[in-house]
Amino acid sequence: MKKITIKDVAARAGVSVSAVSHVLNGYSDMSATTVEKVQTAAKDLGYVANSAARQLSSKKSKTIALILNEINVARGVAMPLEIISGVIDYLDKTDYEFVFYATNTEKQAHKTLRQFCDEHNISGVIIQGLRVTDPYYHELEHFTLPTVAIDMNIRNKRIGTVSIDNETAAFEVTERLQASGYHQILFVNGGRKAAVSHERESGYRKSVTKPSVIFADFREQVAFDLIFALFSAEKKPIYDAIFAASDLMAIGCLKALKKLDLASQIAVVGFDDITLTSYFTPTITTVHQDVKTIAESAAKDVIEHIEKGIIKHTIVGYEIVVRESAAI
Amino acid sequence: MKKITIKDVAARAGVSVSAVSHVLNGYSDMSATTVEKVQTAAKDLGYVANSAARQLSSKKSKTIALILNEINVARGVAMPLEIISGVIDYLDKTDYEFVFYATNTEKQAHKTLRQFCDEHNISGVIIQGLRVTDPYYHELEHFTLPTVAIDMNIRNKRIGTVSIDNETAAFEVTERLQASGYHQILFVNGGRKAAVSHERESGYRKSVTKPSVIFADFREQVAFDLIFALFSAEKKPIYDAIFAASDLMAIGCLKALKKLDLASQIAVVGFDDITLTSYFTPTITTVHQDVKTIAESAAKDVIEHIEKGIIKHTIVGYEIVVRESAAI
DNA sequence: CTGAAAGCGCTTACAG
DNA sequence: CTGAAAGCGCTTACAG
Repeated sequence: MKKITIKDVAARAGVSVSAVSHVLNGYSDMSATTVEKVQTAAKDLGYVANSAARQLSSKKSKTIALILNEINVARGVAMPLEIISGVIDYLDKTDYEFVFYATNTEKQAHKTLRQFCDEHNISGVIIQGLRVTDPYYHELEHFTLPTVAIDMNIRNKRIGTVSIDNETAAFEVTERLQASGYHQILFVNGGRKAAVSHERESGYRKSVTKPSVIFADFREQVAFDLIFALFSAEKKPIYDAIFAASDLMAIGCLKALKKLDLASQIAVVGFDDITLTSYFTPTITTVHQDVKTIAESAAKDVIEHIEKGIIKHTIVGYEIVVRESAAI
Repeated sequence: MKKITIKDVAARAGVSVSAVSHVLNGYSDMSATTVEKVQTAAKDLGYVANSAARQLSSKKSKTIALILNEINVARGVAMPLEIISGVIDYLDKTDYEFVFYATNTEKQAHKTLRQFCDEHNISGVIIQGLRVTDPYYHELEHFTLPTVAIDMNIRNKRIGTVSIDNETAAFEVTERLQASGYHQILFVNGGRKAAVSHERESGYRKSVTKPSVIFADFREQVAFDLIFALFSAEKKPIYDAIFAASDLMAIGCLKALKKLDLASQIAVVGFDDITLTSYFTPTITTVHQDVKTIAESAAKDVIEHIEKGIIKHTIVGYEIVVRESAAI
């Protein structure tokens, strides 16, 4: 089964290769008969242009790279998948191609972002999951290709961003906890390598007078251990509520509290609204962010950057979802 | 920031373009000094070969396409993500490129698999999630490119396959239920469009004498409704156990049973071992399949097909994980 | 409105 | 061991 090329189409239509190219790329100055002949020939043959050849010959490629860092750190967190499908769904409506690239710290050391983009003729990138210590994070500070970063803050005016307003969301959660009578709120943060952690903590700090922050590395088990140790200590902690920077850590906290039979006394709030939150017992009060919308906005924004040079900083709405773990 | 090409490397190294190409592609018949010069020049310039050009000029491309159908049907099911990272992890150790393509019934109607592969110079494909009614499913019956299908049965000797032994696993679960004293087992199947459902049901049927099968379309809510209706009917059903063909449906069943306060009396077993199973109350007894291993095997097998012409039908091990919902 | 021709950045026989 | 040249399948000025 030989691949069929533009020459085959030209031969069957009885026109030149350039005529075929013109027609298929929608140039308007073609006679109706030529258009007709080319289109039926292409259809009969099931012709599809070879993308490598098209990229090579054409100056401007039309491909957006979605670059996700460390996609499989935590089981049960489907965020990468939602980003992927959000971006794909948006790009499907355009004539941009989608390319997916999963990276990690090691790969970043082998090949720069720039190199990757040159290699694959990338015209725009959407990137997520970088920690401030990652090589690409630094590279982005001087990066010139149209780029949109999800959930990240880059010191580079030319990088677009999309995320919810993490600080305000965290502030609002903390305020509502206090309005509901909780005044000793422990903040369980992940770590400060992720921009979002920093912002969430900052929102919390803006609301309370005497902040207490501990770090659980975004891991359920670490959160469990920390909370279990804290609440089983001889000197009981004063906290009446826990606000965790991620749902998985909130689950860790709740498991510890359940084991100590304290789950009904301490309010727990998570962040992200992963699927688990509504299946866990108790169901978990959390901040819902619509990842699909975030991803689609990112796709929309890179294309706008590419085509119109507009750099956007998009804030997507969030929603506090009240469930059993905290009535706020 | 101009892209740097092979010419730039040649110029800087003071050799011809072909010499650069030879060195960078590891041809052995180059003088040590040339190799040296080329390598430092390439390194200094941060040169990476343009993949489009490479693909065009070279006969054989080295890219594997992972094609996933309907990736975002069910929240909480991270299987597509595990397949993606399994395939990527394996390919990273080879010199094959990874290309990801998410499809659905509509896209399949617009562009054939063959067209997609020609367009992108694909040398091998890994495919998952097709239903027997999908256009690509039919196309695969006469497909000639090296292909490995995950969890699918294609009537085409040339298509490799990877999956667990679904029939045996289902048989074993049913046997163990009976050995544990459950003799009225209801099988909640998804639908027969997926090969796995068919096999799982068949394993169940091999074990029981009087099979009872209902269909819940792989959906939690449908399973819930069905079970709730069944067990709240005037005439109580005789079932003492439910075996669902997917964990999500098992959860739907358990939610219905919990609502009717029957969860402790009826054993429930799921299938797949998604993350939710260990967080739900009760935790769910299920058949664990190691998706990562399945994905890696698929990658390994396509490459073996491409390079040695060997077509494999790989069976990956499964494990019955006993949790609270059924002590078997 | 249409075609011949150059060129995109590589790889690969082929000479030497 | 090394280089000149053809060619991969397209697109895009450029003539006409």
